[in-house]
Amino acid sequence: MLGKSTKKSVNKRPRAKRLAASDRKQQIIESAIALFGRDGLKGTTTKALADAAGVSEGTIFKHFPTKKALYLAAFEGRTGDGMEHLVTELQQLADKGRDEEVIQRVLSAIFHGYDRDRDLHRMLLYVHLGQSDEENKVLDETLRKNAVMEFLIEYIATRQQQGVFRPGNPGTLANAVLALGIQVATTGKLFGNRDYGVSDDDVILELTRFLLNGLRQSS
Amino acid sequence: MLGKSTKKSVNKRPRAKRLAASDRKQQIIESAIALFGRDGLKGTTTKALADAAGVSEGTIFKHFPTKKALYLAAFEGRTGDGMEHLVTELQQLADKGRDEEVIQRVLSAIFHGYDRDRDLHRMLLYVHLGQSDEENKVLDETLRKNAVMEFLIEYIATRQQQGVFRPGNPGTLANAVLALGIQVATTGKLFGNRDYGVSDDDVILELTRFLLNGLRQSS
DNA sequence: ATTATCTATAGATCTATAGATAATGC
DNA sequence: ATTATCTATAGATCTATAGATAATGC
Repeated sequence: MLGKSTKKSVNKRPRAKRLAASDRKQQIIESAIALFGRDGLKGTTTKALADAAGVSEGTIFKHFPTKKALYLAAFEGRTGDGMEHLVTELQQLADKGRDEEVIQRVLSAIFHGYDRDRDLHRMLLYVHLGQSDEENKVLDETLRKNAVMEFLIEYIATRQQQGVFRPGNPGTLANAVLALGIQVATTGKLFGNRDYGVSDDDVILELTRFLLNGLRQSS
Repeated sequence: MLGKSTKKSVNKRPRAKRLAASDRKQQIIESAIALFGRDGLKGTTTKALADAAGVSEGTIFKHFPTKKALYLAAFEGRTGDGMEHLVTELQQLADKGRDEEVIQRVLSAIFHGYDRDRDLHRMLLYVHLGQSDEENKVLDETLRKNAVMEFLIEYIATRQQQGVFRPGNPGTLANAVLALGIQVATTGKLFGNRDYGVSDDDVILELTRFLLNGLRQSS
Protein backbone atom coordinates (compact mmCIF):
# COMPACT_ATOMS: atom_id res chain seq x y z
CA MET A 1 0.00 0.00 0.00
CA LEU A 2 2.89 2.37 0.61
CA GLY A 3 3.90 2.08 -2.98
CA LYS A 4 7.55 1.47 -2.34
CA SER A 5 7.97 -2.29 -2.32
CA THR A 6 4.49 -3.41 -3.33
CA LYS A 7 5.24 -3.30 -7.06
CA LYS A 8 6.70 -6.53 -8.29
CA SER A 9 10.49 -6.49 -8.42
CA VAL A 10 10.98 -2.82 -7.64
CA ASN A 11 14.22 -3.74 -5.92
CA LYS A 12 16.33 -4.75 -8.86
CA ARG A 13 19.40 -6.80 -8.21
CA PRO A 14 22.58 -4.75 -8.62
CA ARG A 15 24.78 -5.59 -11.56
CA ALA A 16 26.87 -8.64 -10.64
CA LYS A 17 30.50 -8.09 -9.78
CA ARG A 18 32.60 -8.89 -12.78
CA LEU A 19 34.45 -12.20 -12.41
CA ALA A 20 36.87 -14.21 -14.54
CA ALA A 21 34.84 -16.56 -16.73
CA SER A 22 36.13 -19.71 -15.01
CA ASP A 23 35.28 -18.34 -11.56
CA ARG A 24 31.79 -17.28 -12.59
CA LYS A 25 31.25 -20.64 -14.21
CA GLN A 26 32.20 -22.43 -11.02
CA GLN A 27 30.07 -20.14 -8.89
CA ILE A 28 27.05 -20.69 -11.12
CA ILE A 29 27.56 -24.45 -10.81
CA GLU A 30 27.80 -24.30 -7.02
CA SER A 31 24.59 -22.34 -6.64
CA ALA A 32 22.86 -24.47 -9.26
CA ILE A 33 23.46 -27.74 -7.42
CA ALA A 34 21.16 -26.69 -4.58
CA LEU A 35 18.35 -25.89 -7.03
CA PHE A 36 18.77 -28.94 -9.23
CA GLY A 37 19.00 -31.06 -6.09
CA ARG A 38 15.77 -29.62 -4.78
CA ASP A 39 13.66 -29.60 -7.94
CA GLY A 40 15.44 -31.62 -10.61
CA LEU A 41 16.34 -30.60 -14.15
CA LYS A 42 12.83 -29.90 -15.41
CA GLY A 43 11.72 -28.35 -12.14
CA THR A 44 14.47 -25.75 -12.12
CA THR A 45 14.04 -22.72 -14.36
CA THR A 46 16.88 -20.71 -15.85
CA LYS A 47 15.35 -17.71 -14.10
CA ALA A 48 15.77 -19.44 -10.74
CA LEU A 49 19.32 -20.43 -11.65
CA ALA A 50 20.14 -16.85 -12.57
CA ASP A 51 18.64 -15.46 -9.38
CA ALA A 52 20.49 -17.99 -7.23
CA ALA A 53 23.79 -17.15 -8.91
CA GLY A 54 23.06 -13.42 -8.68
CA VAL A 55 23.38 -12.82 -12.43
CA SER A 56 21.03 -12.37 -15.37
CA GLU A 57 19.68 -15.23 -17.42
CA GLY A 58 21.78 -14.00 -20.33
CA THR A 59 24.90 -14.53 -18.26
CA ILE A 60 23.91 -18.10 -17.47
CA PHE A 61 23.69 -18.85 -21.18
CA LYS A 62 26.93 -17.02 -21.87
CA HIS A 63 28.70 -19.59 -19.71
CA PHE A 64 26.63 -22.68 -20.52
CA PRO A 65 25.10 -23.36 -23.94
CA THR A 66 22.01 -25.03 -22.46
CA LYS A 67 20.41 -25.63 -19.09
CA LYS A 68 21.22 -29.29 -19.37
CA ALA A 69 24.90 -28.54 -19.96
CA LEU A 70 24.93 -26.74 -16.62
CA TYR A 71 23.13 -29.68 -15.04
CA LEU A 72 25.72 -32.13 -16.29
CA ALA A 73 28.61 -29.80 -15.43
CA ALA A 74 27.74 -30.25 -11.76
CA PHE A 75 29.19 -33.75 -11.92
CA GLU A 76 32.44 -32.84 -13.67
CA GLY A 77 35.50 -33.38 -11.55
CA ARG A 78 33.50 -34.96 -8.78
CA THR A 79 33.71 -38.49 -10.11
CA GLY A 80 34.68 -40.55 -7.12
CA ASP A 81 36.51 -37.81 -5.27
CA GLY A 82 38.64 -39.59 -2.69
CA MET A 83 37.62 -43.09 -3.70
CA GLU A 84 41.10 -44.39 -4.44
CA HIS A 85 42.28 -43.10 -1.09
CA LEU A 86 39.37 -44.75 0.69
CA VAL A 87 39.95 -48.07 -1.03
CA THR A 88 43.64 -47.97 -0.11
CA GLU A 89 42.71 -47.35 3.48
CA LEU A 90 40.16 -50.15 3.44
CA GLN A 91 42.68 -52.54 1.96
CA GLN A 92 45.14 -51.79 4.74
CA LEU A 93 42.51 -52.38 7.41
CA ALA A 94 41.49 -55.60 5.69
CA ASP A 95 45.08 -56.84 5.55
CA LYS A 96 45.35 -56.32 9.29
CA GLY A 97 42.14 -58.29 9.81
CA ARG A 98 40.34 -55.34 11.36
CA ASP A 99 36.90 -56.29 10.07
CA GLU A 100 34.97 -53.94 12.34
CA GLU A 101 36.93 -50.98 11.10
CA VAL A 102 36.52 -51.98 7.46
CA ILE A 103 32.75 -52.01 7.69
CA GLN A 104 32.63 -48.97 9.93
CA ARG A 105 34.83 -47.05 7.50
CA VAL A 106 32.61 -47.94 4.56
CA LEU A 107 29.48 -46.81 6.38
CA SER A 108 30.98 -43.60 7.69
CA ALA A 109 32.29 -42.76 4.21
CA ILE A 110 28.77 -43.12 2.86
CA PHE A 111 27.23 -41.08 5.68
CA HIS A 112 29.79 -38.31 5.40
CA GLY A 113 29.48 -38.26 1.64
CA TYR A 114 25.74 -37.65 1.97
CA ASP A 115 26.34 -34.99 4.61
CA ARG A 116 28.98 -33.17 2.61
CA ASP A 117 27.26 -33.32 -0.79
CA ARG A 118 23.63 -33.55 0.14
CA ASP A 119 22.34 -31.63 -2.87
CA LEU A 120 24.60 -33.47 -5.26
CA HIS A 121 23.26 -36.77 -3.97
CA ARG A 122 19.73 -35.53 -4.43
CA MET A 123 20.70 -34.61 -8.00
CA LEU A 124 22.10 -38.11 -8.48
CA LEU A 125 18.76 -39.57 -7.48
CA TYR A 126 17.06 -37.33 -10.02
CA VAL A 127 19.58 -38.39 -12.65
CA HIS A 128 18.97 -42.04 -11.82
CA LEU A 129 15.26 -41.48 -12.25
CA GLY A 130 15.94 -39.61 -15.47
CA GLN A 131 17.63 -42.51 -17.20
CA SER A 132 18.50 -40.99 -20.60
CA ASP A 133 21.48 -42.51 -22.39
CA GLU A 134 23.52 -39.39 -21.93
CA GLU A 135 22.75 -39.20 -18.25
CA ASN A 136 23.58 -42.84 -17.67
CA LYS A 137 27.02 -42.16 -19.10
CA VAL A 138 27.48 -39.61 -16.37
CA LEU A 139 26.28 -42.11 -13.83
CA ASP A 140 28.72 -44.77 -14.91
CA GLU A 141 31.48 -42.24 -14.47
CA THR A 142 30.23 -40.88 -11.19
CA LEU A 143 29.29 -44.07 -9.46
CA ARG A 144 32.85 -45.14 -8.96
CA LYS A 145 31.43 -46.25 -5.70
CA ASN A 146 31.99 -49.39 -7.77
CA ALA A 147 35.61 -49.17 -6.69
CA VAL A 148 34.37 -49.75 -3.18
CA MET A 149 31.99 -52.42 -4.43
CA GLU A 150 34.84 -54.24 -6.13
CA PHE A 151 36.93 -54.02 -3.02
CA LEU A 152 34.12 -55.41 -0.88
CA ILE A 153 33.50 -58.35 -3.18
CA GLU A 154 37.17 -59.28 -3.15
CA TYR A 155 37.38 -58.72 0.60
CA ILE A 156 34.34 -60.83 1.42
CA ALA A 157 35.48 -63.63 -0.89
CA THR A 158 38.91 -63.68 0.81
CA ARG A 159 37.45 -63.74 4.28
CA GLN A 160 35.17 -66.57 3.22
CA GLN A 161 38.14 -68.61 1.99
CA GLN A 162 39.80 -68.00 5.34
CA GLY A 163 36.73 -69.41 7.04
CA VAL A 164 36.04 -66.18 8.88
CA PHE A 165 32.92 -65.22 6.92
CA ARG A 166 30.20 -67.69 6.19
CA PRO A 167 29.61 -68.88 2.61
CA GLY A 168 27.32 -67.01 0.23
CA ASN A 169 27.44 -65.02 -3.00
CA PRO A 170 30.05 -62.29 -2.39
CA GLY A 171 28.37 -59.98 -4.92
CA THR A 172 25.03 -60.17 -3.17
CA LEU A 173 26.61 -59.71 0.24
CA ALA A 174 28.79 -56.77 -0.84
CA ASN A 175 25.74 -55.23 -2.45
CA ALA A 176 23.87 -55.72 0.82
CA VAL A 177 26.49 -53.86 2.83
CA LEU A 178 26.49 -50.87 0.46
CA ALA A 179 22.73 -50.93 -0.03
CA LEU A 180 22.10 -50.77 3.69
CA GLY A 181 24.43 -47.81 4.12
CA ILE A 182 23.08 -45.97 1.12
CA GLN A 183 19.43 -46.46 1.98
CA VAL A 184 19.83 -45.44 5.62
CA ALA A 185 21.76 -42.37 4.49
CA THR A 186 19.22 -41.57 1.77
CA THR A 187 16.18 -41.72 4.01
CA GLY A 188 17.93 -40.14 6.96
CA LYS A 189 19.85 -37.37 5.23
CA LEU A 190 17.98 -36.70 1.99
CA PHE A 191 14.41 -37.38 3.05
CA GLY A 192 14.73 -36.45 6.70
CA ASN A 193 13.38 -39.74 8.07
CA ARG A 194 15.45 -39.83 11.21
CA ASP A 195 12.62 -40.50 13.63
CA TYR A 196 14.59 -42.98 15.63
CA GLY A 197 16.50 -40.46 17.73
CA VAL A 198 19.91 -42.04 17.50
CA SER A 199 23.17 -40.31 16.60
CA ASP A 200 25.02 -41.10 13.36
CA ASP A 201 27.87 -42.68 15.25
CA ASP A 202 25.52 -44.93 17.18
CA VAL A 203 23.74 -45.98 14.01
CA ILE A 204 27.06 -46.71 12.33
CA LEU A 205 28.22 -48.79 15.28
CA GLU A 206 24.93 -50.65 15.45
CA LEU A 207 24.90 -51.34 11.73
CA THR A 208 28.53 -52.38 11.76
CA ARG A 209 27.90 -54.97 14.44
CA PHE A 210 24.78 -56.08 12.62
CA LEU A 211 26.50 -56.43 9.26
CA LEU A 212 29.53 -58.22 10.69
CA ASN A 213 27.32 -60.57 12.62
CA GLY A 214 25.56 -61.31 9.36
CA LEU A 215 28.80 -61.91 7.50
CA ARG A 216 30.66 -63.99 10.06
CA GLN A 217 30.46 -67.67 10.74
CA SER A 218 28.17 -68.33 13.68
CA SER A 219 30.04 -71.32 15.01
CA MET B 1 8.40 -36.73 -49.61
CA LEU B 2 5.28 -38.59 -50.60
CA GLY B 3 3.15 -36.01 -48.90
CA LYS B 4 0.93 -38.44 -47.09
CA SER B 5 2.47 -38.89 -43.66
CA THR B 6 5.31 -36.39 -43.81
CA LYS B 7 3.20 -33.55 -42.50
CA LYS B 8 3.25 -33.39 -38.75
CA SER B 9 0.29 -35.15 -37.17
CA VAL B 10 -1.60 -35.97 -40.34
CA ASN B 11 -2.92 -39.07 -38.65
CA LYS B 12 -5.23 -37.60 -36.08
CA ARG B 13 -6.33 -39.75 -33.19
CA PRO B 14 -9.94 -40.87 -33.56
CA ARG B 15 -12.41 -39.47 -31.08
CA ALA B 16 -12.13 -41.40 -27.84
CA LYS B 17 -14.81 -43.93 -27.07
CA ARG B 18 -17.25 -42.40 -24.66
CA LEU B 19 -16.88 -43.78 -21.13
CA ALA B 20 -18.59 -43.21 -17.79
CA ALA B 21 -16.79 -40.42 -15.99
CA SER B 22 -15.50 -42.68 -13.21
CA ASP B 23 -14.11 -45.19 -15.71
CA ARG B 24 -12.41 -42.54 -17.79
CA LYS B 25 -10.98 -41.01 -14.66
CA GLN B 26 -9.51 -44.32 -13.58
CA GLN B 27 -8.13 -45.02 -17.03
CA ILE B 28 -6.45 -41.61 -17.19
CA ILE B 29 -4.86 -42.30 -13.81
CA GLU B 30 -3.56 -45.69 -14.90
CA SER B 31 -1.91 -44.37 -18.03
CA ALA B 32 -0.61 -41.32 -16.17
CA ILE B 33 1.31 -43.36 -13.60
CA ALA B 34 3.72 -44.64 -16.24
CA LEU B 35 4.46 -41.09 -17.42
CA PHE B 36 4.74 -39.51 -13.98
CA GLY B 37 6.91 -42.44 -12.91
CA ARG B 38 9.21 -41.94 -15.86
CA ASP B 39 9.52 -38.15 -15.88
CA GLY B 40 8.07 -36.80 -12.65
CA LEU B 41 5.40 -34.13 -12.17
CA LYS B 42 7.21 -31.27 -13.88
CA GLY B 43 8.67 -33.50 -16.58
CA THR B 44 5.27 -34.76 -17.72
CA THR B 45 3.16 -32.46 -19.90
CA THR B 46 -0.60 -32.47 -20.06
CA LYS B 47 -0.21 -33.11 -23.78
CA ALA B 48 1.70 -36.32 -23.03
CA LEU B 49 -0.89 -37.32 -20.45
CA ALA B 50 -3.68 -36.77 -22.97
CA ASP B 51 -1.90 -38.74 -25.69
CA ALA B 52 -1.18 -41.63 -23.33
CA ALA B 53 -4.80 -41.76 -22.23
CA GLY B 54 -6.01 -41.43 -25.82
CA VAL B 55 -8.08 -38.32 -25.17
CA SER B 56 -7.73 -34.59 -25.71
CA GLU B 57 -6.13 -32.25 -23.21
CA GLY B 58 -9.52 -30.72 -22.61
CA THR B 59 -10.80 -34.08 -21.43
CA ILE B 60 -7.94 -34.43 -18.97
CA PHE B 61 -8.93 -31.14 -17.37
CA LYS B 62 -12.60 -32.07 -17.43
CA HIS B 63 -11.78 -34.93 -15.08
CA PHE B 64 -9.01 -33.35 -13.02
CA PRO B 65 -8.90 -29.65 -12.12
CA THR B 66 -5.11 -29.47 -12.35
CA LYS B 67 -2.21 -31.62 -13.44
CA LYS B 68 -1.12 -31.95 -9.85
CA ALA B 69 -4.55 -33.22 -8.81
CA LEU B 70 -4.10 -36.05 -11.30
CA TYR B 71 -0.61 -36.66 -9.93
CA LEU B 72 -1.90 -36.97 -6.39
CA ALA B 73 -4.91 -39.04 -7.46
CA ALA B 74 -2.52 -41.81 -8.45
CA PHE B 75 -1.98 -42.55 -4.76
CA GLU B 76 -5.62 -42.57 -3.74
CA GLY B 77 -6.87 -45.94 -2.62
CA ARG B 78 -3.41 -47.44 -2.82
CA THR B 79 -2.41 -46.55 0.72
CA GLY B 80 -0.93 -49.70 2.08
CA ASP B 81 -2.95 -52.08 -0.06
CA GLY B 82 -2.63 -55.41 1.66
CA MET B 83 -0.55 -54.21 4.54
CA GLU B 84 -2.89 -55.31 7.31
CA HIS B 85 -3.05 -58.74 5.76
CA LEU B 86 0.72 -58.92 5.50
CA VAL B 87 1.20 -57.87 9.09
CA THR B 88 -1.31 -60.47 10.28
CA GLU B 89 0.56 -63.13 8.35
CA LEU B 90 3.89 -61.95 9.77
CA GLN B 91 2.51 -62.01 13.29
CA GLN B 92 1.39 -65.60 12.87
CA LEU B 93 4.80 -66.67 11.59
CA ALA B 94 6.45 -64.79 14.44
CA ASP B 95 4.24 -66.51 17.01
CA LYS B 96 5.32 -69.87 15.65
CA GLY B 97 8.96 -68.81 15.93
CA ARG B 98 9.54 -69.14 12.18
CA ASP B 99 12.12 -66.38 11.95
CA GLU B 100 13.39 -67.30 8.49
CA GLU B 101 9.91 -67.06 7.07
CA VAL B 102 9.23 -63.73 8.76
CA ILE B 103 12.25 -62.08 7.18
CA GLN B 104 11.76 -63.84 3.87
CA ARG B 105 8.14 -62.74 3.77
CA VAL B 106 9.07 -59.12 4.43
CA LEU B 107 11.67 -59.11 1.68
CA SER B 108 9.48 -60.84 -0.86
CA ALA B 109 6.63 -58.44 -0.11
CA ILE B 110 8.97 -55.54 -0.87
CA PHE B 111 10.30 -57.15 -4.04
CA HIS B 112 6.87 -58.05 -5.33
CA GLY B 113 5.57 -54.60 -4.49
CA TYR B 114 8.27 -53.05 -6.65
CA ASP B 115 7.58 -55.52 -9.43
CA ARG B 116 3.84 -54.99 -9.39
CA ASP B 117 3.84 -51.22 -9.02
CA ARG B 118 7.14 -50.24 -10.56
CA ASP B 119 5.94 -46.92 -11.94
CA LEU B 120 4.14 -46.04 -8.74
CA HIS B 121 7.32 -46.64 -6.78
CA ARG B 122 9.23 -44.45 -9.20
CA MET B 123 6.57 -41.78 -8.60
CA LEU B 124 7.03 -42.22 -4.86
CA LEU B 125 10.72 -41.49 -5.23
CA TYR B 126 9.86 -38.35 -7.17
CA VAL B 127 7.38 -37.35 -4.50
CA HIS B 128 9.98 -37.94 -1.81
CA LEU B 129 12.39 -35.73 -3.70
CA GLY B 130 9.61 -33.20 -4.16
CA GLN B 131 9.03 -32.64 -0.45
CA SER B 132 6.31 -30.00 -0.47
CA ASP B 133 4.02 -29.96 2.55
CA GLU B 134 1.11 -31.24 0.54
CA GLU B 135 3.12 -34.06 -0.92
CA ASN B 136 4.47 -35.13 2.44
CA LYS B 137 0.89 -35.54 3.58
CA VAL B 138 0.44 -38.05 0.79
CA LEU B 139 3.62 -39.77 1.81
CA ASP B 140 2.56 -40.12 5.40
CA GLU B 141 -0.62 -41.76 4.20
CA THR B 142 1.04 -43.96 1.62
CA LEU B 143 4.03 -45.12 3.57
CA ARG B 144 2.00 -47.27 5.85
CA LYS B 145 4.92 -49.51 5.28
CA ASN B 146 5.23 -48.15 8.83
CA ALA B 147 2.77 -50.85 9.83
CA VAL B 148 5.44 -53.34 8.86
CA MET B 149 8.07 -51.19 10.55
CA GLU B 150 6.07 -51.19 13.77
CA PHE B 151 5.63 -54.93 13.60
CA LEU B 152 9.36 -55.47 13.05
CA ILE B 153 10.33 -53.28 16.00
CA GLU B 154 7.98 -55.18 18.29
CA TYR B 155 9.05 -58.52 16.86
CA ILE B 156 12.76 -57.81 17.25
CA ALA B 157 12.32 -56.50 20.79
CA THR B 158 10.39 -59.64 21.76
CA ARG B 159 12.98 -61.95 20.27
CA GLN B 160 15.70 -60.03 22.10
CA GLN B 161 13.90 -60.51 25.42
CA GLN B 162 13.70 -64.23 24.65
CA GLY B 163 17.46 -64.24 24.15
CA VAL B 164 17.15 -65.37 20.54
CA PHE B 165 18.27 -62.09 18.96
CA ARG B 166 21.29 -60.22 20.20
CA PRO B 167 20.85 -56.87 21.99
CA GLY B 168 20.72 -53.61 20.06
CA ASN B 169 18.34 -50.77 19.28
CA PRO B 170 15.23 -52.44 17.80
CA GLY B 171 14.37 -49.33 15.79
CA THR B 172 17.74 -49.20 14.10
CA LEU B 173 17.68 -52.93 13.42
CA ALA B 174 14.14 -52.93 12.05
CA ASN B 175 15.06 -49.97 9.89
CA ALA B 176 18.09 -51.91 8.66
CA VAL B 177 15.97 -54.85 7.56
CA LEU B 178 13.55 -52.67 5.61
CA ALA B 179 16.28 -50.40 4.25
CA LEU B 180 18.20 -53.31 2.84
CA GLY B 181 15.15 -54.71 1.09
CA ILE B 182 14.04 -51.35 -0.24
CA GLN B 183 17.44 -50.33 -1.55
CA VAL B 184 18.13 -53.65 -3.27
CA ALA B 185 14.66 -53.48 -4.83
CA THR B 186 15.11 -49.84 -5.84
CA THR B 187 18.45 -50.30 -7.57
CA GLY B 188 17.54 -53.66 -9.03
CA LYS B 189 14.00 -52.99 -10.17
CA LEU B 190 13.77 -49.22 -10.65
CA PHE B 191 17.29 -48.41 -11.83
CA GLY B 192 18.09 -51.70 -13.51
CA ASN B 193 21.30 -52.37 -11.57
CA ARG B 194 21.06 -56.13 -11.49
CA ASP B 195 24.55 -56.88 -12.73
CA TYR B 196 25.06 -59.68 -10.32
CA GLY B 197 23.21 -62.33 -12.30
CA VAL B 198 21.26 -63.88 -9.46
CA SER B 199 17.54 -64.61 -9.37
CA ASP B 200 15.18 -62.74 -7.06
CA ASP B 201 14.53 -65.86 -5.02
CA ASP B 202 18.22 -66.48 -4.56
CA VAL B 203 18.80 -62.89 -3.50
CA ILE B 204 15.92 -63.10 -1.03
CA LEU B 205 17.25 -66.33 0.42
CA GLU B 206 20.76 -64.95 0.66
CA LEU B 207 19.61 -61.71 2.27
CA THR B 208 17.33 -63.57 4.66
CA ARG B 209 20.18 -65.71 5.93
CA PHE B 210 22.38 -62.65 6.12
CA LEU B 211 19.85 -60.58 8.04
CA LEU B 212 18.98 -63.38 10.44
CA ASN B 213 22.61 -64.09 11.06
CA GLY B 214 23.01 -60.42 11.89
CA LEU B 215 20.05 -60.43 14.25
CA ARG B 216 20.68 -63.64 16.11
CA GLN B 217 22.93 -64.29 19.07
CA SER B 218 26.21 -65.77 17.88
CA SER B 219 26.80 -67.94 20.89
C1' DA C 1 -31.60 -33.38 -22.39
C1' DT C 2 -27.80 -34.96 -20.18
C1' DT C 3 -23.17 -36.25 -20.13
C1' DA C 4 -18.63 -36.85 -22.45
C1' DT C 5 -15.42 -35.29 -25.55
C1' DC C 6 -13.16 -32.10 -28.69
C1' DT C 7 -11.44 -27.66 -30.80
C1' DA C 8 -9.46 -23.46 -30.46
C1' DT C 9 -7.16 -20.38 -27.90
C1' DA C 10 -5.71 -17.11 -23.94
C1' DG C 11 -2.26 -16.08 -20.95
C1' DA C 12 1.67 -17.35 -18.62
C1' DT C 13 6.03 -19.20 -18.61
C1' DC C 14 10.39 -20.77 -20.23
C1' DT C 15 14.68 -21.39 -22.99
C1' DA C 16 17.79 -19.20 -25.65
C1' DT C 17 19.72 -15.32 -28.64
C1' DA C 18 21.33 -10.77 -30.31
C1' DG C 19 22.87 -6.59 -29.56
C1' DA C 20 23.76 -2.87 -26.09
C1' DT C 21 26.29 -1.49 -21.97
C1' DA C 22 29.68 -1.67 -18.45
C1' DA C 23 34.10 -2.96 -16.45
C1' DT C 24 38.85 -4.39 -16.77
C1' DG C 25 43.67 -4.40 -18.37
C1' DC C 26 47.09 -2.96 -21.52
C1' DA D 1 39.97 -3.31 -27.14
C1' DT D 2 38.78 -7.18 -24.83
C1' DT D 3 35.91 -9.59 -21.82
C1' DA D 4 31.80 -9.87 -18.79
C1' DT D 5 27.30 -8.68 -17.96
C1' DC D 6 22.69 -6.98 -18.94
C1' DT D 7 18.31 -5.80 -21.50
C1' DA D 8 14.87 -6.91 -24.41
C1' DT D 9 12.64 -10.12 -26.88
C1' DA D 10 11.54 -14.12 -30.20
C1' DG D 11 9.63 -18.38 -30.50
C1' DA D 12 8.23 -22.39 -28.43
C1' DT D 13 5.87 -24.62 -25.09
C1' DC D 14 2.57 -25.46 -21.41
C1' DT D 15 -1.51 -25.23 -18.34
C1' DA D 16 -6.10 -24.35 -18.23
C1' DT D 17 -10.73 -22.55 -19.97
C1' DA D 18 -14.90 -21.71 -22.77
C1' DG D 19 -17.85 -22.92 -25.97
C1' DA D 20 -18.95 -26.22 -29.78
C1' DT D 21 -19.87 -31.01 -31.08
C1' DA D 22 -20.95 -35.73 -30.49
C1' DA D 23 -22.85 -39.72 -28.12
C1' DT D 24 -25.94 -41.86 -24.85
C1' DG D 25 -30.27 -42.81 -22.37
C1' DC D 26 -34.89 -41.71 -21.28
